[in-house]
Amino acid sequence: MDLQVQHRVNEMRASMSKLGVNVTPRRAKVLETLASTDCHPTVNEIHSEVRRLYPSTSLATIYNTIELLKEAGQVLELEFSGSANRYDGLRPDSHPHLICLSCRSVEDMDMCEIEDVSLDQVSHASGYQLVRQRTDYYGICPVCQETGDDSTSSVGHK
Amino acid sequence: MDLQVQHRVNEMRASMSKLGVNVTPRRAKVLETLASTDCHPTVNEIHSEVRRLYPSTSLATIYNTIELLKEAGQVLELEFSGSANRYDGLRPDSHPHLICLSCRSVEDMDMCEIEDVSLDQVSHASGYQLVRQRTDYYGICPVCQETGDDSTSSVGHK
DNA sequence: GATGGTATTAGAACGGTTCTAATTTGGTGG
DNA sequence: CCACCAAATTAGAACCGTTCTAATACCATC
Repeated sequence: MDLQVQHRVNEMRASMSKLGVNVTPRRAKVLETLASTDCHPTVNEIHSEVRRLYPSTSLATIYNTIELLKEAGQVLELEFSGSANRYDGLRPDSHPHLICLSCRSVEDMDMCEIEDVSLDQVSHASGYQLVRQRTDYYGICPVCQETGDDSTSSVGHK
Repeated sequence: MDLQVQHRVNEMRASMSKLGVNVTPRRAKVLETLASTDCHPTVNEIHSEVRRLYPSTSLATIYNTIELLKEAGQVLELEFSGSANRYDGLRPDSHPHLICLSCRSVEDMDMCEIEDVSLDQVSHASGYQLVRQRTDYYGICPVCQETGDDSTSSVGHK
């Protein structure tokens, strides 16, 4: 396993242990899967990956482990109503994403030139006790632009 | 009907007509419902409202009308995976929201002092052809803070 | 009054998530 | 080595919002 991945997995383990959560082999494999990709996998994708090592693993175990990871603040859940949720185990803090409407890819948006509005700022101005934020940019990714593969143009019309 | 509401409904009607969509009485009532509230209603809430006037109205009609409104760019859909989607018919353009984790209220976040990052800016920097964005701030609203009503503290623990 | 196209309905189907009850596992004390 | 207990895991049912489907109702036009 890559050193970076190993390091991230150790962080996650530590957080879970601090909560008194037992990191079983299956759970460890979930952590490793999350720490090994920046593709923001779905529960099903994680399930498939874990099954390669432990073929009898049920979906419930994945949902369970993710729930525990959320409680430990070690995974960011990106909810979608029309498709499966996506998970970011590399950067569990709130950060913006770019979402392709054609291929459904999700990637982190990291651009130094763009300054994020701080939670504190908005908390103060609104009177809310804010705990997290979510920012998504929706469009067509460079790859799908090239292939002219735009599934959105045929969606929603009878 | 309030003049403001009337005006907004007319805008929506015009957009739909331009698409060749027939604005039937039931559909009109959906528009009016959306134009009459800033509470970001769910499909069920709209359904209940429309039923007060047309008791036989089915859910499908609401979903249908909203689909047409989306095509006309006259409603903003806020998707949630864990609960029903919310709709904003007053301001169909992308704009940030404040979401209360306790009472599930959704309100527009309008603060002049906070400058939104422009789509163009991000499009240019990322190479995506962006069409919309979504920004949500999650926390506890002022009302729920007062009542100490924080349902999140009892969520997700066995 | 017949015709044809659109609107509407009720309910089935669907997909992702959550729940439930039964079973398995792994450690501890006897 | 075994009995016991708690935690982990499993399979599948339940759930819920949304979408789909096929049948029916409506309405303008002739």
